[in-house]
Amino acid sequence: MEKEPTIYDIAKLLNLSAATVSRALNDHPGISTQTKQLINSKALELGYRSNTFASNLRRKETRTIGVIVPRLDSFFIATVLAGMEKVANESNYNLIISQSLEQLKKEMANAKTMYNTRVDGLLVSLASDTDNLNHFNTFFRKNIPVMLFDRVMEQKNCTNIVIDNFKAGYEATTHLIGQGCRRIMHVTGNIKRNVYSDRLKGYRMALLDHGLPADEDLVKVTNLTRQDGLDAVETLTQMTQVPDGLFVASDLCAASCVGGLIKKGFSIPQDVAVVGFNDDPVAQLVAPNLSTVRYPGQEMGEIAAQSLINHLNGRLRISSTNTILLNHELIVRESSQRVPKLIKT
Amino acid sequence: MEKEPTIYDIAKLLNLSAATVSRALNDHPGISTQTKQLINSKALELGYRSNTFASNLRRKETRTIGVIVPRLDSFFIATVLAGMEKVANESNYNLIISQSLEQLKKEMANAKTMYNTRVDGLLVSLASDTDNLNHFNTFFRKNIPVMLFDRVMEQKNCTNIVIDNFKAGYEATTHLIGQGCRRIMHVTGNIKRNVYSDRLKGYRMALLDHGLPADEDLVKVTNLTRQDGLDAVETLTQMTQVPDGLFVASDLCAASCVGGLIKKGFSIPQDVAVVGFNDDPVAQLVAPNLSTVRYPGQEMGEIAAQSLINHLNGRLRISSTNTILLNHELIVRESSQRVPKLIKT
DNA sequence: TTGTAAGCGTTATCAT
DNA sequence: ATGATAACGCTTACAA
Repeated sequence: MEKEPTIYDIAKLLNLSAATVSRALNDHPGISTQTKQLINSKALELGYRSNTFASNLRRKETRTIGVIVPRLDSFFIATVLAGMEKVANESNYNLIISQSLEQLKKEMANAKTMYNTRVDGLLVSLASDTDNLNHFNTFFRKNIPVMLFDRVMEQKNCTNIVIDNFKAGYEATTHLIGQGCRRIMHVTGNIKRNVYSDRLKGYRMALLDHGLPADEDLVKVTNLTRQDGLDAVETLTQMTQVPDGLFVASDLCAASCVGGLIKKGFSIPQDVAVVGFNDDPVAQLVAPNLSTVRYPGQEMGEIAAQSLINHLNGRLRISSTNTILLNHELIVRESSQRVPKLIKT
Repeated sequence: MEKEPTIYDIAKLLNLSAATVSRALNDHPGISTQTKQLINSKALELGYRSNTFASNLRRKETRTIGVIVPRLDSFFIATVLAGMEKVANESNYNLIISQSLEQLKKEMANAKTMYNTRVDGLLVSLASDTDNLNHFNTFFRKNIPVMLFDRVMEQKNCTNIVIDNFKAGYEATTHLIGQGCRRIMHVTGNIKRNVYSDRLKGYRMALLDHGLPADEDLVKVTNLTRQDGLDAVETLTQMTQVPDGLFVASDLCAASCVGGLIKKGFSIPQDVAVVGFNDDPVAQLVAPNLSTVRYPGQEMGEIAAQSLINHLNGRLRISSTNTILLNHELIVRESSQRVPKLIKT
């Protein structure tokens, strides 16, 4: 390992002080353009790279953002991370990513690691069984910003970045009702999480508003896996009054339901109209194409990262925007469209 | 921001030297168990956390691994990252992840950032148009280990972690031939990349070995998007001699092909038997279920990270294992199974 | 516009 | 078994 050149080396070679070199490299206004050029070219020549540790040690900031997600192997999460990475990169921040695997315990461990790594801020989507934010107290105490996205929890210390899951659930259900469904089943995830409980509330409110009974047997709380989808179909088909609509809180699971229903001889959307959630790529790959709620993952990631960075730069007071609400969109495709669409000419 | 306690604070409070405290916290053998306990409990009491920058500055290592991937919003990549994250976390390494968006230019920029961040090592899956590794020369020169996974390039400086794409392509094609296919189309990605060129070679070799003609019109190089799948179907159906087999180098695209074919009235696998690649979740969500090649993403991530960490710890000489080959597995499902499987009793 | 010098928190080396 | 001290490379008052 050859020796790394430092600002002292550059300084010595140019008969300048290290301070001047440091300033020049940081584009400090009070350094003449001439010496700046001189220093920059010499730096290039030596293959100089700034030592982040020395710099961080001195500055007491890390330019690193911690991200904790429930899992990495989900398309939605990947999209969010892509957005975060893009923004962070543009602003010269690094991302440190870890997954909680849906467990509070692991989430606590991750938070601790992030704390010790001294991240400048934290972006978190909560594990499915997290029911308090005490493990972020160390951050709150030090005023290190923590922002929650997608799976959030109301808390005065945190900015939340979400879509209006209640409204989305309401719209999806209302759409099914509009297609003539009178008995709509809802398959969802752990209702500790806002994303699921809010969609459920929206579903219930829609039923209520349209004078449909709220049969509790029609609500199935699961882990939204492929198997859960097949199980839900089993439940559905064995009901005395078979549902004619199905609202599933995730596309992967919804796709699985569609497969199961078709295998059992149901036709979709005639017998059962189905709406999923997320607009996962799978929605357009299954037949019939899945109606769903589009969920701007990339944008959510970008906004989360940008908000955090703005906050770190003091450009935005966190308290002024405690919740950022992104738009969603109901996408009606074949799986729920009983009246054929008009064909464009 | 309250002041962070340092080893000096602990030292002063216990009437010890900072050196002793440092050693105790690092579990140095030459410190009495008694003082170690004393120091540890005091550290806990003060909420002390080690300052990584000071430590890194002194030690000249970062315990950070850089990862460059073509894109984050792919299920396969997400799986790989999950594996890497797991291993890195267990060994107290941090991951810094960035995406090249399939562009050499962005990959170069990422490499530069990683270099300036002084990552201890690099894990890279190449962008689709990368045709040389010159942008990693800075790493090679400093003997910073660079490992390539999945999309690799032969190079004496790098360890490669791959599956046998040639064999996988050969097996997939041979399977189709075994199902009676005589005219097999192959839809693949940029053949600059080993993953695609090797699968193509395997495809060709299989045709050759079974005495089938290698019609170049049957090979379609695309970006493997959903649209590319539909386009491929268009090409296929307009051929004078319509193919009876289809081998697609990615499940997402394959699923799209299946959808397109069915829409055009083909039955699968009777008219066209289809095999995809990757065992993406979509493979089991489309009807008919997609035959595919299982590709151990999580495992690949774990092995890549572990190998790199082993190398960094001097536990493994990089030159001794220049290529790590992981197992793959042809999964036969409905989309290519013409003879019905025997039913287990 | 540039220089001087102190200090960020650790760890390694040499002493004791 | 513990202590004193000098780096590590950078930034930033303060001075010139």
